[in-house]
Amino acid sequence: MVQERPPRREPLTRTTVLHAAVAMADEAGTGVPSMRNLADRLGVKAMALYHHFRNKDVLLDHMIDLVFSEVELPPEGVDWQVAMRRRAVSMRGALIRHPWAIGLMDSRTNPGHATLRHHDAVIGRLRSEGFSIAGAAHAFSVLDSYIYGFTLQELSLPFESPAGLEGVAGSILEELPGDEFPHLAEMIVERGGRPGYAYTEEFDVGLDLILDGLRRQRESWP
Amino acid sequence: MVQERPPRREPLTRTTVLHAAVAMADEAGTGVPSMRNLADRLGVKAMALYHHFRNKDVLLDHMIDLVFSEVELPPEGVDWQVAMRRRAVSMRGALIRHPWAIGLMDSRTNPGHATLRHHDAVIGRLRSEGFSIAGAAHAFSVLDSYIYGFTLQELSLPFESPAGLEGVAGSILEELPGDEFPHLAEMIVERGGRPGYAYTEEFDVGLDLILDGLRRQRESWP
DNA sequence: ACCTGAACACCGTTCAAGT
DNA sequence: ACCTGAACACCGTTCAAGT
Repeated sequence: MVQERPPRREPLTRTTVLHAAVAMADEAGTGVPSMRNLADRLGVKAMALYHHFRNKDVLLDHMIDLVFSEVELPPEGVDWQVAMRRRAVSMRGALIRHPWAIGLMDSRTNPGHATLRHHDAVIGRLRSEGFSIAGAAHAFSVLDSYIYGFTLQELSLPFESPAGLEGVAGSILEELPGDEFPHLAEMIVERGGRPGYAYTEEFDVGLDLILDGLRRQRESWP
Repeated sequence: MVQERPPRREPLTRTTVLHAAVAMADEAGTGVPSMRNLADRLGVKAMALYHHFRNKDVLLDHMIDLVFSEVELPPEGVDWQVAMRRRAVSMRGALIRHPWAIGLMDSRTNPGHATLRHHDAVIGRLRSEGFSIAGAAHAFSVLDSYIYGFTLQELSLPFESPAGLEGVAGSILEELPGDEFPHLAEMIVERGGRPGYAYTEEFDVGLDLILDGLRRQRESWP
């Protein structure tokens, strides 16, 4: 009795695998899928994936690069501070849409093409606006540090960020020896229960402070 | 024939387990040990650990709290900007000494005692220097975002931070289509090969910019 | 009170083999 | 060219049992 062949899928491609991996990670909200679960979703055995990516680490490299490919480059035809703000807001958006990405950042070692183009565009725009090489390096460093750090805290909701105190206001206040941490308690009470977009407000405050500082210092860097 | 008893260790305590976990994580440089490897190191089977920590997640919570316990609180008797700088430098130091910690930040949900005391002290100091509640929240948010983000980039050496370009100057320049990313190439050439303490310099530049911005804005926040 | 053996349901990855 | 079976060396965690 001849066994009928299972319906033959389209053969996998790098791109199919990559997009499925990103989609699964986004859905899970936190953490990247296992090779075995990813394979299941693609109707294939885990080992098939190794035909397209040498190992999981290079898959992760490509996932990160895909996140960077979604970030808006500094737009032309507007003031440089506006351009930098737009880039920063877009970057935060991408990191929030793909909450698994920021945790991977500190273990990636091979920047992809979209990542390089992104960096090149930001540096290029700063240089064309009168920032020296050192100045552009400083500006890039402080902006990206702020964006990554803010998002890192935003994603670890319950606390960690004053803007996020609402989330745990209740539960923390209960356990908190109110008189041991009076300033924390006060801040939770005063700023608790604010609407969710408080994060965006808070992000803008710091971003404006930094952009203003960069404007002041721009000429001072050799 | 009576089997001789194996030499009986001191019984484990929460503290022994916790310190061994941190030590192993520090040595590994990256990533936290598995429960099984941690148990081996303590001369015990993995399941014994669950007698002291309900699961790995609460062990991780305590490890993070231990990192915070090493961070200097804003010192008394100095200008507030100096105090904030000392706290920031100390925080970066702790995160660099325990490079596994920053990657855990975005998945922790239960701040420990040392963490709460740290936050309370920072907020308290800002309040006593004339920052309003909103102002203290803004200051805390922008400072911690910067510290975390800078360290995150510093720990993902090869690139990601302009200050870290040296690390890969060579290898990247080779593969890089030099004319596709001219500004990146220029920055790598000009700033490549700088000594390792360049990170500390870079950290200070951004920190000063932010502290100066906070001084200017202090009165403006309701 | 403190620890363990055995088991369960997972991982990433290799290698030789199948179509 | 593309995929798989079987295997290896791992994970975290449970449960009932041992001393």
